Amino acid sequence: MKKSTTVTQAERLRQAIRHRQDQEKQELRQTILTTAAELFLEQGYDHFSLRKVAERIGYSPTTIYLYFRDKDDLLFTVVDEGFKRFGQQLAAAAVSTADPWERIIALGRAYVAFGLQNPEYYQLMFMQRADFLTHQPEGADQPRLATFLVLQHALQQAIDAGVLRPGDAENYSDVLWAQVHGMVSLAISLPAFYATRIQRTMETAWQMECEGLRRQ
Amino acid sequence: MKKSTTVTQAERLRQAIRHRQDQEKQELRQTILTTAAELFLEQGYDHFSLRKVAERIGYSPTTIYLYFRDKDDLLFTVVDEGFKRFGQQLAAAAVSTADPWERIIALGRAYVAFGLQNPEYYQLMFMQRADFLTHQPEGADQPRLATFLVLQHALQQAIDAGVLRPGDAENYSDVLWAQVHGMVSLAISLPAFYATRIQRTMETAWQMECEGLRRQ
DNA sequence: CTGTTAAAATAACAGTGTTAACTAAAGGAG
DNA sequence: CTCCTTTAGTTAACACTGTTATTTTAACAG
Repeated sequence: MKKSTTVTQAERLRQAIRHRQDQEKQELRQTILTTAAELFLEQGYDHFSLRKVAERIGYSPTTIYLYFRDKDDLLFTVVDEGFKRFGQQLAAAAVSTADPWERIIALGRAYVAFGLQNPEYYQLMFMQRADFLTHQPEGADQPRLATFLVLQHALQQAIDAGVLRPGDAENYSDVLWAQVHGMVSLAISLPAFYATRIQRTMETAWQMECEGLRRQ
Repeated sequence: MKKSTTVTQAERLRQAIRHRQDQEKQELRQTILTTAAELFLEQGYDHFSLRKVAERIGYSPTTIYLYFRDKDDLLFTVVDEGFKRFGQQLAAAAVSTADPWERIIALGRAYVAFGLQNPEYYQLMFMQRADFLTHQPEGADQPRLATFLVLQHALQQAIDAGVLRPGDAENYSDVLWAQVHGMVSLAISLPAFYATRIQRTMETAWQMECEGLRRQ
């Protein structure tokens, strides 16, 4: 009896120790991650380096390799945060209205808004390292690309509701995605595309889509 | 008399020598340039390096600095070739038909075709180093961005001809440019956008533009 | 033949990502 | 408490990168 309780005590201690150690590991990992994100947002993709991250957190450069496979792994984990936020904002837009057509417009606006408000993330996700798009994160079951299926779903709903002309939702989705992605990436790249101009572009694009997609 | 002729002879020789030297300089510059383009197309932006170029042409790395200011300068000069070809193909599409509406469609097709046929160049010009877009080349009088004014001109012509609804050509141009740029860059980035899918996307997009822009 | 000029090469610097080997400290077992 | 094992972290090193200052080399000019 006594022996079995002491054994469980020892086991509990062991477990508690492991728990604390794991927590500490997770904490340092998180510190690396947030510092990396900070540095990336500050200095951009080209001037982002592991050694700078290491210096800022006060560890040797090689320590990072105890928590991330390599630079790409760290960077991808950083950008994963961007994907999450993007997905949340799109999802929020999708439920913001019950009207199928309004939902599509809301999604488009949310897409462009994210791109313009997080240009560094957007650039990394879609322009500099577009391979991240197809790269599936470790734990998750679905590839990052699935984030953008909300648009396709919204289009399917609109088709089913008879709001849009009959057609392939994926096909419609591709067209709209290309439209918003094009607007965002041009706006990010070209200073000429200042706020009011991109705004006008959006309005005209929505109107065109309206004419081209909506059932008359 | 005699003295003056000998003087002119010497001057001629001097000039001839300078001419040959200049030619040799230009030749080596061209060799660097073509080798750089070759290596860039082979290995891509990330694995492109001055030292590899130097090794391939059999000169020391620092020699390149006698012909180009720095890596960016070389790379930009390489990409300039891409801009020229792009401009030519767009110009060719613009004169391929007399019909204003057909011209717009032809420009769109030419744009996408260039992007899909020269993905490395397109990626460098618009995705990895979009700053090149606004960067004006040394000798030229107009910035590289002017390459894409042909689309705006075509739209203005179509508006003037009464083929399109009255509106701002720049605004229309922005929408169409974003559409084709979005299609190309998504197609380049995502293996999922295989040839037939991008083809379908284009057709639907043209149709939408047709409905949205054309005068009914 | 000598002095000048320009091209090219060497050496070096300050960075980069990454790997192998080593140190030090903490946990577990006797 | 001591010995052993594990492991987090560091140091040293490698193979690169772009770039600058210095030095060699060779061709031309007088």
